[in-house]
Amino acid sequence: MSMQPAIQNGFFQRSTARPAPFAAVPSNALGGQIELMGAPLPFGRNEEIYGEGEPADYFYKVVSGTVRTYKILSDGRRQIGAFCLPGDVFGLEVAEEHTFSAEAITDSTVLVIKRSAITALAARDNEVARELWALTARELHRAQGHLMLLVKTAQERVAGFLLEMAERIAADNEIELPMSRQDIADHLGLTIETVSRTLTQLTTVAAIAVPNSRRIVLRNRAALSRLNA
Amino acid sequence: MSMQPAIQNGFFQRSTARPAPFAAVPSNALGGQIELMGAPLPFGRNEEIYGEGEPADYFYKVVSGTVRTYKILSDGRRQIGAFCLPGDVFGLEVAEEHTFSAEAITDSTVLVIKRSAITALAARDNEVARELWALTARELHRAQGHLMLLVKTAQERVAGFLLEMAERIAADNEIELPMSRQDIADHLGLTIETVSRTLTQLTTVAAIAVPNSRRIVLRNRAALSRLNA
DNA sequence: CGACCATTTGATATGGATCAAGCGATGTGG
DNA sequence: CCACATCGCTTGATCCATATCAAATGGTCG
Repeated sequence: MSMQPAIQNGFFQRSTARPAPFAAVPSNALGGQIELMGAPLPFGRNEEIYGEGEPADYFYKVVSGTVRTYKILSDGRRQIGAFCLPGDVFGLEVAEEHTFSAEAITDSTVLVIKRSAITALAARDNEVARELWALTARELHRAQGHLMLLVKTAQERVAGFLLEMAERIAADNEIELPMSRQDIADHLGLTIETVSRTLTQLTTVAAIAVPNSRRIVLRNRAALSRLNA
Repeated sequence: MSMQPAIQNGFFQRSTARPAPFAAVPSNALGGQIELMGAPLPFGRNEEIYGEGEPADYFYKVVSGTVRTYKILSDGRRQIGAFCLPGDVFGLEVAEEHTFSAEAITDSTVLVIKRSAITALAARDNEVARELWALTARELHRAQGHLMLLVKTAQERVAGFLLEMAERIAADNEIELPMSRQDIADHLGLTIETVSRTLTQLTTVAAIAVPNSRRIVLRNRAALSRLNA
């Protein structure tokens, strides 16, 4: 997760005659130069950023706050695909349409970047192209991990979720959750009652503490990891 | 799914001075020129192609047969991530290691392509780079669809699975399944008993017919789609 | 024919969903 | 400043879909 210094290609510079090896260069393209192309936009709590099926004309990067991507099934159930934290890129599609909807969970600032600008740049700069690929691959990897969670028991899902969030936002074993129980439930394919009961169980066995509902203290990561199967 | 004619860039030709728009060109790079780079290898039924955690030095493309990618959880449960049919590319990683294992389900022929060759080519040819991106994005899209399946009921999962397989291999509403009930169960996060019972139910309501265990006839796609939520 | 393996079917158990209160924060108006 | 409404969360009671355990059936191959 350590940040590499931004690659100092000029903004519109073409790739050089002898290109760097495609896969070997740690890159920060969308984290470096390219964000100059985007405009930071504020979104209020629960505000929609884009809807499923809308044209994917923009890519997005969270500057501050938290975003959820989700789908609504025909019977009204909601499945949250991802929680996007500062630094995360979302809405990255090859297809013409967004496959999920996106909403701000908390008041958020999101960098909005014109897709055509990126893809045009990628056509010229193989470093940018590699970065697009890497970002998509990272998202694939995350989706695969999520998929593995969804075949587990409630305890395993919640433990896995907490460990993941801890990696992403923990300050010293303490997690400040930006999302509600309902969001967690819809992410893990559980009900809020089950999420709540599971947190209580984990508290009972001293794996965690819950000083208040949005704050979780990891007291025994080994125990959580064990549950994580 | 219709095949575009292979792009006729010379094998080692660099991208031209004025590159085509990155995202707009339908491409067949890994389906066209590049497969000349790979060697077709035969794998027997249940033979391992690669293991989770092994170095991802090769990409793979199914020529004939069927491949499963999977992970084994610590308690022995197996989760099948994907069934790969002829034409499908698998093992496409940005990271250095495979995140799943892969095995031939039936006797199969698989094109094995050196990763370094592709990524080196992609560094020079933005068309190849775009194709790598597109393939990964397609895989992401598939994983997201699978993820949505896993939060549904058994009937919905099985119906969704049958519809997906029908799209991929159906000849005239009849599916010849290359995989066992156990494979299906491990793909859908169910037990073989539940898969079997669900198929029986679907037969009872005349949505499908099962002339023999490996052959499924779709008798009422509308009913299946309705179940698919 | 008989052994083996995959699949189906049957009986029972159980984890998580559902239905239904209660509880504790937070905020609002009197 | 307090009463009360609201909202998010927890806890409790019951139900149900799917897992588990067990047996029967069927198809395949020596």
